[in-house]
Amino acid sequence: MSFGEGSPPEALREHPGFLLNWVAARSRNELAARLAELDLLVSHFGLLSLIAHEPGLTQQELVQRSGQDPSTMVVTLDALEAKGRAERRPHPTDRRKRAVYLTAAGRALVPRARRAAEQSGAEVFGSLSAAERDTLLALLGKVAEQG
Amino acid sequence: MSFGEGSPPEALREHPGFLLNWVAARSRNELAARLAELDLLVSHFGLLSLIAHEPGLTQQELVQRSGQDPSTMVVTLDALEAKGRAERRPHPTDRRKRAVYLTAAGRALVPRARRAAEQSGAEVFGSLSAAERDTLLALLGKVAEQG
DNA sequence: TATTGTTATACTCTATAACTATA
DNA sequence: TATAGTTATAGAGTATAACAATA
Repeated sequence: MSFGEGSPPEALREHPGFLLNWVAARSRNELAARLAELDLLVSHFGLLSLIAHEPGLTQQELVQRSGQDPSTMVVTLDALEAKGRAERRPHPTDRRKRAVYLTAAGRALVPRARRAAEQSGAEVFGSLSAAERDTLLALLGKVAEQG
Repeated sequence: MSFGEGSPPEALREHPGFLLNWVAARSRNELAARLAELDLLVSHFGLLSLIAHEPGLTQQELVQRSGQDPSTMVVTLDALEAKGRAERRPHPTDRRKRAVYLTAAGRALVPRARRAAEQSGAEVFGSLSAAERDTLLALLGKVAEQG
C-alpha cells in the first residue's frame, strides 16, 4: 500500500493507525519536496537540527538521540560533510571519537530549512484552525511520550 | 532519521510534521509486528481489506484505489495468491482484465487481521482516552480529506 | 493506437556483520 | 575485553521502462 497520495481508501479510514500513516506520508512527501529546493533530504534535515541544537556531540551520541543506525549515521554525516554543511573534528580526550559540528554554511541552512518545514506544515495542516493544530500536536505528543 | 523507536529528539518536537511521522512510524512498526503473527505484511493487509470491501475489482481498479504502482500490485497479488488468500479470475467481458477475489482462507483472515490492527491501535494510542482518540481521528480525517 | 497486466531492472532507505583503531 | 567509527553487503519497499496480449 503506497501512502499519502490522492485520498485514502474508504475501506481503511476507520483504522486510526492507517489514517495516521496516510497523513504522515503526505506530510513527509510535502516536506521532502520543500527541502529538495534546498538540496536537503528529510533525514539530513533531522540530523542538521540535532547538531545545531547540541554542537560537538559524538557520532554515538547522535545515534542515540536520532535512533539512526550507526552505519547510517556514517553515511548521512559523509553526505553532510561532502556538501560542506557539517564537519567531524577530533574529540579532545578520546581519539576514537569524533565531535560533530556544523560549518557556517550548515548553520546558515538551519533557519531556511526550518522555514521550509513550517511552510510544508502550513500546506498539509492548512485545513485545521490554529486551535485544532494545537490539539493535534498535544495529542501526538501524548502518544509519543509513552514510548 | 529513523523514526518510531525510543522517544523523539527534543530538538524536533516542535514540528508537527516530524512528530506526526514519528508517531506514525511507531504505529506502523506495532501493526507490522502484530500482522507478522498472521504471516501478513502491512501492504498485504491493506490490499486484503480493499478486496474484501469490493470483490471482483480489476487490478487497475485496485491500483487506483490503493495508490500502489501497477508493477507493485502484480507482486503483491502474486504473494497473496501464492499463500492461497486471493485469486485472479478471468474478467467476464474483457480478456485483458483480471477480476480479483478473496479465497475462503483470505476471507477468514480479514477479521483476524482487523482484530490485530485494533490491538496494535490500542497499544499505540493507549495513553489517550476514548474521547481524545475520537478527536485525533477526526482531526486526521480533516487533514486527509483536503488531498 | 490505447489499455491491461507483466517482467526485468534500478533506486532509496535501512540494517547486519565484520573490520580497525583506540580505550 | 569493550567501545567508536567504518566498510561491505544485503534486504525491504518502491518506481521506471519495455513488452505481450487484447481492445
